[in-house]
Amino acid sequence: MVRKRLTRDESQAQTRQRLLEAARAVFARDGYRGASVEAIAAEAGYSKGAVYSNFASKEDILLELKVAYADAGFEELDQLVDRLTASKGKYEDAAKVIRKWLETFRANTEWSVLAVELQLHAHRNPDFAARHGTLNECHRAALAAIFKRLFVAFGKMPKDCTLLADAVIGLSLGLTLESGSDPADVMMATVGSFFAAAPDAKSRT
Amino acid sequence: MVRKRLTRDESQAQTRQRLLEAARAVFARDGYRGASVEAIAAEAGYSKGAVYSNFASKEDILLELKVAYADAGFEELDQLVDRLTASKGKYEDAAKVIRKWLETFRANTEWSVLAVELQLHAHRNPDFAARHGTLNECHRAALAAIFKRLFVAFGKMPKDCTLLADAVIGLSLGLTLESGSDPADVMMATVGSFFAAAPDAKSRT
Amino acid sequence: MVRKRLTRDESQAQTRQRLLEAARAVFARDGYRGASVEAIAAEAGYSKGAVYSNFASKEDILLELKVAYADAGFEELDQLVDRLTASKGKYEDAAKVIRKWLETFRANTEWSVLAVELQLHAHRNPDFAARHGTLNECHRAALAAIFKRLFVAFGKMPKDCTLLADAVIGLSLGLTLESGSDPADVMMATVGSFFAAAPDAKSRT
Amino acid sequence: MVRKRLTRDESQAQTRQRLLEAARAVFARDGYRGASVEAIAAEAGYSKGAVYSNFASKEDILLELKVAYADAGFEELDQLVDRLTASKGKYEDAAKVIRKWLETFRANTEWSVLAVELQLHAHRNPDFAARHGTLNECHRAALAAIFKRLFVAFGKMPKDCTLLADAVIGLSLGLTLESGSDPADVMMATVGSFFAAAPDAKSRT
DNA sequence: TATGAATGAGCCTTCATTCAT
DNA sequence: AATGAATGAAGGCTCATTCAT
Repeated sequence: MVRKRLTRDESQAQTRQRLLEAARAVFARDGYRGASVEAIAAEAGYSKGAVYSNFASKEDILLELKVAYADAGFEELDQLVDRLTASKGKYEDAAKVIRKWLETFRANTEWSVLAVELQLHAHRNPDFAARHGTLNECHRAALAAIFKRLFVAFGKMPKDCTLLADAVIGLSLGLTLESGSDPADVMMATVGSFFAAAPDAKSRT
Repeated sequence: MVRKRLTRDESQAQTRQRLLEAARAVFARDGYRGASVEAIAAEAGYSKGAVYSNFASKEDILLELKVAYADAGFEELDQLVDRLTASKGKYEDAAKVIRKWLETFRANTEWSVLAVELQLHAHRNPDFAARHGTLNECHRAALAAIFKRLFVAFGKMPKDCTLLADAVIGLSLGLTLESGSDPADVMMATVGSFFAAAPDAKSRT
Repeated sequence: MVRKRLTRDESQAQTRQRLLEAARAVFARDGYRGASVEAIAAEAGYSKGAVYSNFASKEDILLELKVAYADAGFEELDQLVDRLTASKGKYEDAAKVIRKWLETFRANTEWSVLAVELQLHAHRNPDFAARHGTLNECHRAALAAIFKRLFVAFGKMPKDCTLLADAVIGLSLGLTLESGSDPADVMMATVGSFFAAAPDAKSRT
Repeated sequence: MVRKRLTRDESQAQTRQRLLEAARAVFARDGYRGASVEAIAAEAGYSKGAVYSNFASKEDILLELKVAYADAGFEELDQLVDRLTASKGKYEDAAKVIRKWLETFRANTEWSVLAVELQLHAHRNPDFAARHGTLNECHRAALAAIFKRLFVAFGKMPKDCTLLADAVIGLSLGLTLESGSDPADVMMATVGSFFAAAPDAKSRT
């Protein structure tokens, strides 16, 4: 194992990555406003200056996190549903698998709180919102498509899953702040209800 | 028209009330951290000093708002459902009425964002959360009971509406931050699905 | 002698005055950029916050100083010239009196350096310059008028003393930075030369 | 056209030169304190590192500029006056020529503002001033000599032109900050007045 | 009670300088 | 020689809070 073998670019990339990780943690812990650049730098083991060598501003860090967050997770769900679609089983079995994914996905509470923080900031800063507005749209559409695929595979003929997608996204944000039942329970119950309430496909005979 | 008819206590109560209204608006607009005591006072037409004559600290204002928030709104829904229960109609008609209430309830966006702010603050300040933890519990239970009553009145036999209550509360928070479909649509679709998915009561024949 | 008998307004006015004095000293000593708000506050015996309770920004302090500076000194010169005009003497005697005034006027080096600092800042910040642009014009015109009156009183018929006024103002700024002869000598020599070079009035007989 | 014909030393000298030019521009534009090493490097098309490879510190650059500034301009004036002295003309004609030189000399505003910056810095940093104090003395003496030569050539017998030299240097600095008449007008009027006021040489007959 | 001047800690950002590459 | 990442010390400004009026 050799040390100090990083090129300059690699080294900077590492610093950047560490800062992002730290920022995620600190933003989640203290909120966007409550998080100080100092704290972020310290959490990453650097000095304040290092942050400004890597990001234009505190808000810029949040933006980067947004992008990173956007790329996270949905890929997996997509593939998961692919597999579930192929395997001929009952919806209940599929639900269990999805639930497991959900738990894993939400295991890292940081990301969830960060998502709230992100939305809150966007809600108050149109400029910020504008800079990445389409990302949310994509997620929404993707999630709706996934649900539709899932429902169809299990014998349903849903008209449109956009409302379900919205509900799930909304719950994902809202339940992070709630202290009631297990978020996974609530979300699965919601998805299950939409499934049950959706019209059957075969009845067309 | 007579002036100066307020006693000392009344006058102070008025000041306090005005400050709370202002705080609600400013917290919702700028967030807890982003809201300055100065801004709150100004919004109410007073100076900073008035705030500190009525509240111990900035956090104390938030606390008061939490209490005020707790008392808001559910009373009405309860009575509404009472009436709907009495009138023999279809669920779809009842849904329309509820939807209308929902729209009114959420019309004041300020309360919604404030609720997020409130939960966020509680999420990070256990002390704050502890002092009012039970309030959420009450709401949750009350809402669950309301839904159960509603469902039963329209021929369903739901086991437990706690998950639905959680979903609705979660959506109420989460959809405030989302920019997808109309929140009322999403929430009504969710309630409707839970309703549709709930087992019928008549099957006892 | 009673202490603490100041009303609130008086007290604030005092603070403001002390801060301005301090700012004048610090700006002159360290330059506008080099002067920190902290240093100004400390020099006045207050905290940073006190500065911002009295001025909107660091630049605002400079602006106030500009105004104060504008009011300083010229009144006196005007009256002085009035007296000189009345007393029938030779120009050389008048020159001695003026020179004395000049020395007093420039005795406080701080004001001189501050004037340079002021002009320099205005030179680079059109906004700042615009906010008080007319002040310089007034001074210039006033000074030109004074010189004209003086020259006429001593038997000259100068066409226009604007150039002399400009020269004196320019020298006032420039000599502050120079380390050559005594500024008063240079300025008096300049005024004297303009006087000598001005056409006589009596030649009309 | 051949490239890469520069030796190491030449290349470095070129970098140094470019940096100095850039520094002159940036110091003039933003002031010594306001100029960042980064900005200077960028203006020259290099990175910060290049600056520190060529200069010990930011102040060192200013020092170098001082030296460069010292060498500029007076040579030319000296020669110009030589020629004017030889040509038998009237003072007025000579004045026109000198004025032209003056305009050219001051055309590059950068140098003028830089001179103010330089003097200001020296005024506050005795060390800096000490290291080059004599330079100003030389200039002053040289300029006085030039004026004397000029006046004598046009029939005057001035006692000492040091005060005029001081006035011109002072005006050169001060008028840069002023926004009144054309600096050249003011300076020529001053020189002209000193000329007119100087005693004639021929009266000795 | 309400005012608002003053405090002082803390925040975001800039920048001269260093140093490994 | 030149680069630019990282440092660390300021600096301008904000703001919750205190307190004399």
